Amino acid sequence: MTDAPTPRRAPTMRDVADHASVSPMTVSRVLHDDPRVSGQTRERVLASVDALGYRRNEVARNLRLGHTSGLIGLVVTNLANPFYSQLALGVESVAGQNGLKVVLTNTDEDVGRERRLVEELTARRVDGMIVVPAGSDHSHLDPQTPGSVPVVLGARPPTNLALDCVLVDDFGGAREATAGLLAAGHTRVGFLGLPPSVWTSSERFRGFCVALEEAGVSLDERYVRLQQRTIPAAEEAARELLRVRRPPTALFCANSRNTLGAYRAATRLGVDVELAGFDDFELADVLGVPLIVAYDPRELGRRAAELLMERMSRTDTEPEVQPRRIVVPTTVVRYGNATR
Amino acid sequence: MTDAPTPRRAPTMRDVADHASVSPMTVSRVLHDDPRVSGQTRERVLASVDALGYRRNEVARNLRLGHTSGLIGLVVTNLANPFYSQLALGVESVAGQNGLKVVLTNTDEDVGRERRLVEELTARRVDGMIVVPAGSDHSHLDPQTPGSVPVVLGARPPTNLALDCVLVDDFGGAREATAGLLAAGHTRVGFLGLPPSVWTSSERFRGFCVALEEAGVSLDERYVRLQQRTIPAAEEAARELLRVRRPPTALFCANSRNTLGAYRAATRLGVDVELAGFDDFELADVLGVPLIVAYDPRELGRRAAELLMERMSRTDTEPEVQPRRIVVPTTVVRYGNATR
DNA sequence: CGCAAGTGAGGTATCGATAACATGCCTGTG
DNA sequence: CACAGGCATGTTATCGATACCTCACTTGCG
Repeated sequence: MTDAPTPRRAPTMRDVADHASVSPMTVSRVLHDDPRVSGQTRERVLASVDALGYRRNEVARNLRLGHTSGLIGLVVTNLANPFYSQLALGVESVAGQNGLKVVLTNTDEDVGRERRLVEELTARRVDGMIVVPAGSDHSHLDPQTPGSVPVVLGARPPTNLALDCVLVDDFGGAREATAGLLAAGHTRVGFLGLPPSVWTSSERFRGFCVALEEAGVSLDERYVRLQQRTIPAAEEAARELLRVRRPPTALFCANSRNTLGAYRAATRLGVDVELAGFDDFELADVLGVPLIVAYDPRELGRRAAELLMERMSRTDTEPEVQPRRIVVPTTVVRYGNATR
Repeated sequence: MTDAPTPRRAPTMRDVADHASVSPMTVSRVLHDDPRVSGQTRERVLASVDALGYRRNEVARNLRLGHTSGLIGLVVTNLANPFYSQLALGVESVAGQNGLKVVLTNTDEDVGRERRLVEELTARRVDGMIVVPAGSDHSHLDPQTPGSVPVVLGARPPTNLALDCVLVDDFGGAREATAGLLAAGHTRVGFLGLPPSVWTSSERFRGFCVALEEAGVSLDERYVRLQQRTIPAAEEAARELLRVRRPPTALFCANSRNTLGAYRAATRLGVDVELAGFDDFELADVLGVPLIVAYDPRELGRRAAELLMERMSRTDTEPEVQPRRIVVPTTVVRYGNATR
């Protein structure tokens, strides 16, 4: 007497219609609160909907209605990095507020994979995409391509394309923090960073160099290391810097992994070196890293999503809008030493 | 002479067919590498595909082919928590390997929101879902419901439902770490945790209590605080514990926020108290927290996704499989004090 | 009492892609 | 020279939902 053991297939509108002895059209009307349905019929249909556990198939619906999937794609390079998961969080929150869902994908910094993912998301007819591009070839993101969807770039600017993007003030933050070190009297300042082929890294390095220049301090290449992607690598690089003949008395670290590596190296070598670093992280205050360039990656995600929403709502008939570039500001935080 | 200024609408298969002067069917065949198409026609079709920038509409395709969207839903309670972003990472990696994409949603621990999200994802016909349930009412996840999709629960077990789930060994980890503190000679051990209404918290607390019992130490409620969800709250609670008349000489912290709060309180009060905590975190070694219950949230995500893949591939005709419960083990890590 | 306006519900075509079936053409062979 | 058979392509129906049009029946008013 109970239900079938395996009620697998999802009931369709036709099932409901049959069950209520009406046409599918009437079911559709009831579900749309169309006033042209009699109260009695409405009741009967709703009862059937309930009895069968019917749920409208959004896929079919969207196909029929025009091309809107209610999904936006998010393509990031490395989800393991808290920066990107925070960014995803920001995107999700704005998308959610707008009734959209986020399809999350990870490229692992692989340009080929990125290309494929963008392709697939487009084929899936997402309503828009936020992409943190892995490389500097952005040809697959060209908004001129026929079936393309609105795209906003995150954290890195477009190359040769008219795309919106949201950036961090990498240059300004690095410059200000470096200036802070110089103002404290340091003249031998080292730099730990990522390869400058990554745009953000290059900007941070540029900020560092400009700060030196403005202070009349010349850049010493022996104090520069640009290849550390992991904490252990950063620690090793910092060790090397701290063991040259006249070692730097301060280090600017271009991201949190380099900061942590430098902190470990300094702690383990028992060397007194002042640190400044890009990216805030939990416990920065406890460790007593004096200068941290802080910003909110969630804000980056939110702004990117907002920009995308705006692009998406724009109809083709409206005048073309110039691509916009939003720069999220950074704050230099001065943490006292927790141990006093 | 150049392309139209706004080449908006995505070209359809019919457009390609017209452009190549063939029927849509032929285009479909070419796209499927069907050998029954002459080389010449194939060339022509491919040229048209290229010329128009055609991309197959996956939505329409999936609708026609049967009910598989190539998407799986991920519903978590709080993406801001690194635990869940790591979990998401694990899910994404396994999904990606299986050609699936992940729709990421956040409930903010709101049961109503969770209900709605599950509903929407189902309506969207995701192929499966991984859910970290916010509350203990799981009625909306009942696999008996007609149109429901396979569900795997993450981090928390199902209530009254036959659902697969992947858990952390909360009990075992807490017990082992607490036992470690007791073995080191502590008899006054405090507990900092979350409200026991959350399953994981209650399990960790249970592990703590069992360890005490096994060591013949009686539980002192004055040493227990179960309401701290943030680092500041945890710090405050720890301060209180450390200022009672005969304060605990060791603290077991049920998650990383409590551990960090306790660490801060201890540092700032200048009190010497031994810490043990659930959840590993960056710098735990540097801080010298002696005992950390570590596990990999990504592994949790991976296992959950694997379980889901298995469920999804199961056809209705195969015999029913008992719901499975996978427990991801924890490791108690002993960090020496970094400063020696 | 007759006809127009109004009301509730069904029929058909469509979104884009595709499986199953159907058709037309060319070649080979008795 | 006619017809069987294979090969390349076109037609039709379908997935689930819905916009638009049509139709049957009721009601109102002159």
